[in-house]
Order: sequence, then structure tokens, then C-alpha cells
Amino acid sequence: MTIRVYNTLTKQKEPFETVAPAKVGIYLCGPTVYKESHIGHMVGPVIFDTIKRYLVYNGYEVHWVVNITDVDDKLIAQQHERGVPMSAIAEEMTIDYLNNLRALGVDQIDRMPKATEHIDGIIRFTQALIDKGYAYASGGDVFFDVLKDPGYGKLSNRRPDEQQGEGGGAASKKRSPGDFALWKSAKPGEPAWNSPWGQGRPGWHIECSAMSKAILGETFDIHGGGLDLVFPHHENELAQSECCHGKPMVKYWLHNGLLRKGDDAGKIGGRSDRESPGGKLSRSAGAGGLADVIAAQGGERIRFFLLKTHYRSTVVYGDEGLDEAAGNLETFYRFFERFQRMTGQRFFNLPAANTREAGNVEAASEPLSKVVRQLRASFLEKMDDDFNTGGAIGDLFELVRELNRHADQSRLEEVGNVKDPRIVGFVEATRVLRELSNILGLFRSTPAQRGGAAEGVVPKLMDLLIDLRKEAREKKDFFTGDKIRNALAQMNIMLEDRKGGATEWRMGGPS
RNA sequence: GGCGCUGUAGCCAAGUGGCUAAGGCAGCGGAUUGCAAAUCCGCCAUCGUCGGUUCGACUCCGACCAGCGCCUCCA
Repeated sequence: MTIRVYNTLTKQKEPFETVAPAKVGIYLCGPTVYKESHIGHMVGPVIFDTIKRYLVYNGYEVHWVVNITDVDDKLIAQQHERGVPMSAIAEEMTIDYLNNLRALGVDQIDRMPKATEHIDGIIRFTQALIDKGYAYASGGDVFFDVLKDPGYGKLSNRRPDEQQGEGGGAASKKRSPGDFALWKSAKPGEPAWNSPWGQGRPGWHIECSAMSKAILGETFDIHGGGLDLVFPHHENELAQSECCHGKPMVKYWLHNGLLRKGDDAGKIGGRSDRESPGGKLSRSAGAGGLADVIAAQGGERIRFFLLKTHYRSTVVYGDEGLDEAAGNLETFYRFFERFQRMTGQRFFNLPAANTREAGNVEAASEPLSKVVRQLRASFLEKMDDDFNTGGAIGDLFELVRELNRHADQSRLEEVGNVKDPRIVGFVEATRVLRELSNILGLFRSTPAQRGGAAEGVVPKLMDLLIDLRKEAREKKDFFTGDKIRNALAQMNIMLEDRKGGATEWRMGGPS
């Protein structure tokens, strides 16, 4: 019943206890919007979207913040390269990012602050660190002095004196190599803001410290991001905030694993584009922007694929896994269709409990209800244990199997009357599947990517062919009947005969 | 070199100090079907290697082997 989370700071699972009763503040590091997002940018949003759903389901009031970094060296480089103002590039790429989030069903984010909207707070934060002796101005830049912070390195488990630090021109202005910039002086032609240290812009890490403070407070519950951000980004954030406030910044640091390309050892994102020669993603899985991938695969497939594996694991991303996810989803989609045939109701319209408490009804003595309750409890147990979505999805499969089995054994197809108690009981049991899949953000509406009823004349032609085949079969002319079905199969159109003589058709197989 | 992660069936992937080690895919055998599709039933693993702790480890510790990530303003 108690939620436990793995905390990068302590390297162990801990009971989840909020700073303020029943309230949770979550800060997730979002993208630097200098070019289109890639699939790797979606891992954090999908898992944290799920985490928020689960916490809300458990009765917490959750405030989830994802920042947008819209000022940065890479953006400035793009500005020079494209001859387009940084702000325009940022705006364009932010829209791209938001579109991708929406396609994957990520709709739980409460606020998305931009770095450029918090320049004042960043300057105040920087000044405070200087005043307290943790930072120093040097030639128009301001650096954080890592040797002044006795706690520095505790998140990533490093010694400050071992750090290489960034090289180049900044190195000579630093007291020690591990020091990092809070404020950077601007060169001519670069975007700049006035500050006590002259024209300049924020360093990379300070924006998150300033924005999380402004929105979530000096101490909040969960800070998330990709595993690659542990060092230096989160280590530096942590140092800035705790030195500035003299109190813990975050209770739980959660880091998601990174994606790896399937076909070779290349990596996704980062600056490795030219360093991983064989690292191309296949066309369906990766070429073109993420928007193209989503268009080809469907957002739900990608979400399901990501949720199948525990969020802290490395996930190998490629066609193989995506195809498997597609096949897995078919199992559910087919059940939803069957459910509708039997009950006359759409699964996607089923009302279901949206809190743990509301869903916690007594199991009836009859077998279906009992096993459904058991699976529900098992699902929640998995989620309680550091949001084990992979294990929880296993329970969802079992749930569908139990529902199908029950429908088979009770011959629900033959009942005919949707008010029949057997049907009513079945609907009741299926509500639990809706309740649980909602937590994962799955099956919330009719899948967009499924084949089936097309527009225009095709459905009419299909009706005609199905009718002809039916007549042939009634005359025991199976040769003609099979000819129609096989020819359609060649066109990737599958016929499925139902009990009672109806025939349905669909485009394509699971993949 | 420093920090860290992973190694469970053909493949993907949960999990636990001691009942029959989830689930999915593929495969095999059945039920059902005119034949199919879908669905259901059954079969399919001793948990990288070697030691140690323990009454007992796949689960804890150590070593080793293998793969991977970060240490470079990559989520």
C-alpha cells in the first residue's frame, strides 16, 4: 500500500513521503528547443505522465513542471547557422515538442516555464550565491565554486577535484576546473540581458534551480530527468540550490534509463550523429523526425512500447520492439471490439474508478469478480514498487485473458440481451481493466492507427464481397468463398467470421 | 583511469532468501471453425561463471567473464 521509489541520491528504494501532506511537486528537465525532438525526449515525459497519473489516482494533489530551455549555446549556434532569431527557433521547436507530447498521450503537465521568462529570478539567484560566497564573478562571467560546497558530488558520487570541467576560453577564468558557469557574458550579436556583471545570459544549470524555486519552492518532492543528466546538470543544480537555500532541494531524484538504437550500438540524441556511422534508425522506427515516426507508428504504440520496460532500464529502440508492441496492442484492441459486440457498449466510454479508494470495492464471490480483484491488487502492488509498469502490464494481459475466458465459457456472444445479468456482470468486471489502463494512460480513446472501416466506397465494396462469399458458403461452395477470402488476404485485408454468420474485415495484421 | 548499470527460456521482459521463477512474442499439442482468423486450454527456464555467508540463494557478499552508460552544456 505504501509507494516506494528508487532515489538516485541514496541509491535505494525509499517509502514515498511528501514534503507537504498529500501534495506532490514534480520537476522534470525538459528539452533545449534548438531542433526537433527525437524519441529519446519522450521517455521522461511518458513515465512521469504515468507517475503523475498514479499519484493522483492515489489521492495526491500533484503539480508537475516541465521546463523549456530556450536560451543556450546550441540555440545561438542555430541562430547563426539558419539566420533566424533564437526566439523564433525556440518557438518553432517548442511547438514540435508539444505536438509530440500530445501524440503520446502526455497531457498531465501543469506548467512549462521558459528560461527566458525567469531571467530576473536567475540573476537574483546568482547574486545570492555570490553574496554567500559560493560563486564569483570573473571577466563578465559568474562561476560556481565547487570547492566551497562540501556536499558537491553527492548525487553523482564524484570528487570535485577530479572534474575535468569544460575547456576552452572559460577555463582560464575559473578558480578550479570543476567550476561551472552561472552567467555567461555575451559576445556581440548574441542574445543578451542586462545584469550586474554586464550583458550576458544564464548558464545551463541555473535556470532549473531558479524556476523550480519559483514554482515549486525551495524544497520539493521529485526531480526527474534522463540518467545522462545526473552529472553534471543535476549535480550542479543540487549544489546551487542547496548552497543558496541551506536546505535540501529535492526529496527524491528519479532518473529514467536511456534509449539505445536497436540495429547497432549507436546512441540516440546527443552529439553523436557523426560519431556513430552505423547508427541509423530504420525508416519506420526513426528516420525523418519524431513526428514522422509517430505518424507511422501511432502514439499509443510508442507509449506502450516505452511502458513495457521498467523506466530505469535501458530500452533498445527499434522495429523489433515496436512490432511486438503493435501485436500486443492488437490483443487489447480485439478485446475491446469483442466487448462492444457482446455488450453494445464502447470500452472507451466505460466509466471507471479514478481513485484507488473508489476502485477498491469488495470482490463478489463469483469467480470472475474474484480473479479480477486479485489482478487489480497485483497491478497496484507492482505500481507501488517504484512504478513497475512492465510488471503491471503483465497483469493487464492476464486480466484480458480472464475476461476472454469468461466470455468463452459463459457463451456471452449468445446472450443477446445487454440487460442480462451475465452481461451486466461482465461489464462490471471490464470496468477494472479500464480503471487500470487509465493509470498507464493507455486505451483512453479509439485507436487512431487501426485499420477497419475506411471511408468512401471501400466499405460498400467490402459489404458486397462479404455478401457474395456468404451466399457461396451457404451453398457449400467453399471454393468460391475461400477464393474471395484469399484474394483479399493478398491485399492485406483479413476476414473474420463471427458466430451467428456475421463477417467482419480489417486491414492488415498486427504489424 | 574514475563513477555507475546490466547479464532470467529461441527473442523481449517482471520478480523473490525457502510454496508451482509473472507476462508477451515465436514454437509445439489440443478445443472451437466447412477451412481460416480471433479466443480459450496445455507444453516450453533452475535465473552469466566460480567461490562465500546461510538450515536453505536465482535472490546477500566477493572474484571473474561479458555487454552497456556517464565522466564532453545529450532526455
